Amino acid sequence: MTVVKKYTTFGEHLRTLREINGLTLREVATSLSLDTSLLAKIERNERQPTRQLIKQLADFFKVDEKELVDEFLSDQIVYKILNEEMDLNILKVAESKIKYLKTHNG
Amino acid sequence: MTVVKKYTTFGEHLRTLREINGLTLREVATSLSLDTSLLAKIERNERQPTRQLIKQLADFFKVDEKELVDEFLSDQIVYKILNEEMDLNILKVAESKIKYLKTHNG
DNA sequence: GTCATTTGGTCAATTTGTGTCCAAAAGTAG
DNA sequence: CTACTTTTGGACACAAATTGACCAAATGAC
Repeated sequence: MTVVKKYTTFGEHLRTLREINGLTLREVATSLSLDTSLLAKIERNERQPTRQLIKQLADFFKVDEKELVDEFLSDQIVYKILNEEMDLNILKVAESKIKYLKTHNG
Repeated sequence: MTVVKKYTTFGEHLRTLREINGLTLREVATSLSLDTSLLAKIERNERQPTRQLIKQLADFFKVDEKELVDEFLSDQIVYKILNEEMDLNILKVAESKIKYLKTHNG
């Protein structure tokens, strides 16, 4: 377990990484050949990074790729639940279904 | 708690409801003024029902709307997790984030 | 065989999301 | 205040995904 502030979004984490390294949006964006404005939006969770970009970001900031991917993925679930105003218990139901599917199919 | 086969998808549940009532796709589809083929796809989880349609279906089969909606929503989560090949533990992380967000913001 | 039911492919139309561009806002220092 | 940099945010064209309708093929019942 690395020591990372918990309960943060992918974008916030990205911003923290950038600030820790004392870099500007433009600097990071240029290094990865992407639009400064796009990177800003990703940090604000207004655009979704591609898997490829997450990998590049992990390499750039020298952090574990899987950790970053997992943070991104858990955000996806969070947004889905908040957007559709689901009960939290739906997660339990989903979990049961998945366990069931995993043991009974592939 | 009503007695419903657990670990079923929304579509399978819908099919079961229809069969219990001894109805054909065409009969149900016509009653709700929708394409037979579309209803078939919904039963096979190849098309997503709208919230409005879920309500109509609940009314038609005289089942609890929320129960049907919840089943639909949990499927959504399940598909997302299976499609993106997420670890199951991502659900735990997501749950923590949501609880945190709910107590610290809205 | 006939007839009804179910499945599955195609397609146009809509909806949703992406990345780029540019300008406005906010921040920093002289 | 000015000059400069960084960050934000709107607008847009483009791409990708989803939808519902239509129709034909497959399956099932008899």
